[in-house]
Amino acid sequence: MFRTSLIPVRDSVTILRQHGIQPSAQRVAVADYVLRTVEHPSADLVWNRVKSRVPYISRATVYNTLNLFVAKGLLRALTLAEDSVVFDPNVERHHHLVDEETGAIHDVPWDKVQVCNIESLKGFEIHDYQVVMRGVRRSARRKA
Amino acid sequence: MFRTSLIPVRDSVTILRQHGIQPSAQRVAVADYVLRTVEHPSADLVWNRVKSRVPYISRATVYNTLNLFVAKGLLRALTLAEDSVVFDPNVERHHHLVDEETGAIHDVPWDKVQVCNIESLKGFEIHDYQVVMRGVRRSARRKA
DNA sequence: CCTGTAGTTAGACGGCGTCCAGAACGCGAC
DNA sequence: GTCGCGTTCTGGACGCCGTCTAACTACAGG
Repeated sequence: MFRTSLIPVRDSVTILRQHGIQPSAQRVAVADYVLRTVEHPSADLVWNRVKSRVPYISRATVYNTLNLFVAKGLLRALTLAEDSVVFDPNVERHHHLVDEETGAIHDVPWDKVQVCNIESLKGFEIHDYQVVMRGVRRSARRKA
Repeated sequence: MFRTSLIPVRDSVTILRQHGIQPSAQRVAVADYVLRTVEHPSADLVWNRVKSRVPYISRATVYNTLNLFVAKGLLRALTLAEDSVVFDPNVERHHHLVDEETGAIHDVPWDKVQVCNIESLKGFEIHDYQVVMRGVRRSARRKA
């Protein structure tokens, strides 16, 4: 499910160190999952995924760790769906597409879409922006 | 009590009727506020604003009413800020700018920003999209 | 070893939104 | 008018999400 331990523990440790994070067992376990997923998981989903490998990890630790990763620039926290914050290991600029049927979030590469005139906004200094799209898979039409 | 009764009750009643909503006193009270605000209020803020004029209105009614208005197309529900859903009486296409200092949300007219190539997305049918910007007021720089 | 600091833990807590069962209301029929 | 019924409203309970707290643990440095 998420990798039976063949590959990446060492990598996660290195990544954490590079970002000035002490690599405890719990943090490595969270990193091993969340830095490699494309699920855009909520915090509780991260907890469940990680628990399947490290059953003794506590919910508070997962929340702490995720917030730490966000603060250190390893993750981005997104507030797109109606229910909860989700995490995205892709920290490059990109857009998002929300599947209205499943709620799944997909990354859209930055250069797939162009935005013009954005600098021209009256009294504001824009630090960040993205296009948020909502739609459904083509030919995956099912009952509403 | 609410409204020294000079202006818009009639308007809200008419709008509700036009959208197939029975105009009860509570619904009119909510409409009088929420259809005219630019605050992008959360549900609880709506409750507080309306309570100041109709003290006996209950929280559940405000939530029900807001959801009804969204279902009937009078409002849009936005999930932009990290804390809660907010409501926007502007149901035309437009973009949003979030003030990172205050959390305030501003509407940005649709034609202020252009988005290109959006139709070209692989297997998806895009129903809706918008640009979400984050920034601060120019020359309103204060301590981070 | 000993000690201190950083990390982890379980549970309590608070806020947001929904659900429920009952009460109140509004409106048409008589 | 008043009766009856469907709609709306109410307040409280509930559940989920995220944070906080206080105690416990692990680990590095001396």
